[in-house]
Amino acid sequence: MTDKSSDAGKPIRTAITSEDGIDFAIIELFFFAYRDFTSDPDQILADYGFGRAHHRVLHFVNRRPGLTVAELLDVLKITKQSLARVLKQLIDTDHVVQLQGPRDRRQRELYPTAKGRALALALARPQSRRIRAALEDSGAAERTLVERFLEAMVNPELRAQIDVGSAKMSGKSHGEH
Amino acid sequence: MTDKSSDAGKPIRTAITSEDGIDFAIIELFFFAYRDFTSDPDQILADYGFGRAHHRVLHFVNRRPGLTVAELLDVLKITKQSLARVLKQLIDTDHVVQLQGPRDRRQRELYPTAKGRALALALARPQSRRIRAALEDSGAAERTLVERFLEAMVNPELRAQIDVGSAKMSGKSHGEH
DNA sequence: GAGATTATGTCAGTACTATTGACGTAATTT
DNA sequence: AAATTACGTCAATAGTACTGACATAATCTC
Repeated sequence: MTDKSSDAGKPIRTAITSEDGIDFAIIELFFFAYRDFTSDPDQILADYGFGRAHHRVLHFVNRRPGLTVAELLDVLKITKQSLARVLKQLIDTDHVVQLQGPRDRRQRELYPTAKGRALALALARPQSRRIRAALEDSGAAERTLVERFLEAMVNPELRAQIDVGSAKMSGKSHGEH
Repeated sequence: MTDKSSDAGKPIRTAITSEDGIDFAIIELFFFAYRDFTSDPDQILADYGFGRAHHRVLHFVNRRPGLTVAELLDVLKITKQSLARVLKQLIDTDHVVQLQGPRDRRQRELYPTAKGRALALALARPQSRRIRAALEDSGAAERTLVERFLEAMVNPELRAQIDVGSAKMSGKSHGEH
């Protein structure tokens, strides 16, 4: 700002760079990578009249069968009103079933059906293929490094919910790290 | 339960695993990581009445000052109708200015103002901090590995648009397609 | 047992981002 | 002169999210 008041609306012609110590490279790569990563299942979902929200629900119901509605809301960090529409559609189309909780009959445990399991796999397949391709020349060490990086990008409070190892959340002590 | 025809809607009680050769660990980590990564700027954007779309436009206008509307549409992969509202708001609030293209007067070159530059930096700061924290114990080699992984996750056709290195896209040496 | 709390469902209204399709205008190309 | 291109805009629709309010049944607490 060499001028005082007149350059408020002046165009800046120089590109922003890593000057300010900001990691634009990874910020941008993350955007492109995630966009393309989600575009694969989006194609399939369109055939069912589903969207990404359905994918996420289906994913977690398959990863943690028997989780309750409240647990699902907590994992997804959305409101029950947002979940309602999506979950209802998945139930109506026989991808997910609800069972009354055995201990607490107010709870609804969510389980995939064979149909829901199959769709979850179909949606995950191209994503997994993409990951495999991206890691194709890499060994186990590189893979672990990518996993650690992604995990470290998650808010610390939420890391407990994730379990890279075995997808079992039923209160097991699976100490991988 | 062990019926054949009637178990179409039966609950599957076992968790999906990496059995089928599907990389659920990274699929899930990518979801959580990206969600939290975008949540940082979302907080700031809310103060301006902006959303993520504004962030993306602001980001690329700062990264490639002088890019045209068509180029921006191509990078973002959205329609001009989607861009219109967002871009108009950024222009109306003096974050972005349009200049008539020097060679082709139909074109509108987009530039950030000082205000737009400042906001772009403010939005990128927490994201960059998060990345730095995630890589804190890592060296340059690990950083490069993460960059390579993310780049490999992007659709090959689009990798040309990205430039990890220096963020300079100023040379309009691009073939027009 | 009465009352409070919890788990879930649902209705209504709103916001943001995206889409397709159509049409208009000015500038450039053929 | 005609066609094409770059951009802008109007209208309608979809998908995902939000807040707030209210209902019901089950469980917990005193």
